[in-house]
Amino acid sequence: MSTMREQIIDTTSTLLEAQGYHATGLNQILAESGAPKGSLYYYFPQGKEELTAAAVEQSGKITAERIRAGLATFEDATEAIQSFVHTIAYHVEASGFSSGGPLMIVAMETVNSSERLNNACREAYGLLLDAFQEKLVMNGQTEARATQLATFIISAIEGGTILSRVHHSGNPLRQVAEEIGLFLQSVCKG
Amino acid sequence: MSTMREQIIDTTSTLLEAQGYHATGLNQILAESGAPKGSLYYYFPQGKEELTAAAVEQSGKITAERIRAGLATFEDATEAIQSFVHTIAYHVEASGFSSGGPLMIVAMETVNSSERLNNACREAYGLLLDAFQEKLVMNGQTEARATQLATFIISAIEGGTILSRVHHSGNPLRQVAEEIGLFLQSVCKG
DNA sequence: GTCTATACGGTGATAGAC
DNA sequence: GTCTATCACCGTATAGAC
Repeated sequence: MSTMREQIIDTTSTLLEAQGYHATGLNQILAESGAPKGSLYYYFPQGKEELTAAAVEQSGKITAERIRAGLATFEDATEAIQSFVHTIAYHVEASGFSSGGPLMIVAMETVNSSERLNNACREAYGLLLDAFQEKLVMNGQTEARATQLATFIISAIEGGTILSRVHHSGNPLRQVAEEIGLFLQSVCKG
Repeated sequence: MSTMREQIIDTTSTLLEAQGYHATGLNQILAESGAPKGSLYYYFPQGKEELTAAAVEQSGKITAERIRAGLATFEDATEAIQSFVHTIAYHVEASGFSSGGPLMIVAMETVNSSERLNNACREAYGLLLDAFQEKLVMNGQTEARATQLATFIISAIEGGTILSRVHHSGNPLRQVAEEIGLFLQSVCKG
């Protein structure tokens, strides 16, 4: 349908990812997306908050899809997840350390100031968790165990992404990938 | 010395922690610290950036100290670290999910916009890493191995903190604590 | 060292013509 | 659906009296 609406969301995602929520102005979004201010409020009557919620929601779905696709390249969950984290390390470097979509930074910036965005982020993280959890269940873990493992894995990835961005290097994420591999190996044996 | 300067830094740390860098205004810092605007620019001639750098620097030192103190309560590194992460989970809940000092959010918000703050955050993370690394070396790990393990542990904690804040629950961090415990147990055996 | 007043830019948002 | 003009507000920063 309206490609303008999607263009606005995509530009918003990119800017949020690189700058964060409060540093990203509507004017900048308008300028970079080529959209007129009039139509932004036509598509998103509730302004910045609604637009950001849409960006987070879309980002959650896309990221979950990428996780599923990435994990599908190996049958073994340990191999698949370790390899996937290495892929993230590469992408963080390739993107100039902008990395991982708007989710993490929007989540941090808005936990205490917007219930709507907090909910959007919580649901998005839920989608990511499901993607990892499924793979672990397919490899023989119980649902409950897989959920806890997925929480741990996502935590390590998010934290590793922060360190990689701060250090302007994919290495922290690569170290995380190695350790997650070791960990899953020992877990899947036992 | 000047207690006013420290008061300003402390207030800044608290606000940064809860709201982030771009959402925290100088006016708010002044109002809550009781400091006059005139004296803010007297103590921090370079304004917000300098003040934030000071807050991050102080927060790094204090947090590293807390880590050392926390890890000292158990001789065994695995027990010590697992217990410490549980403590963090408790603090995140008790603080109304404000958690962990200004470091993580300032790091995320300013990676691409301020070299000075990026450096301050990198150094602060270095201090935290040292604190974990030492404990692991004391428990028989090689320096290199301990460094990589510490990177992994910090990553998991930072990521777990995000999830705990987003979910308004200490549980994600508690799950991280459990898995880190399992992991270190298997690592320290082999 | 501290206080007040102020400058100037950018913010999100709205109104109304087209 | 789109564009322009304009709004009130808040951000950081500065100047100058005290």
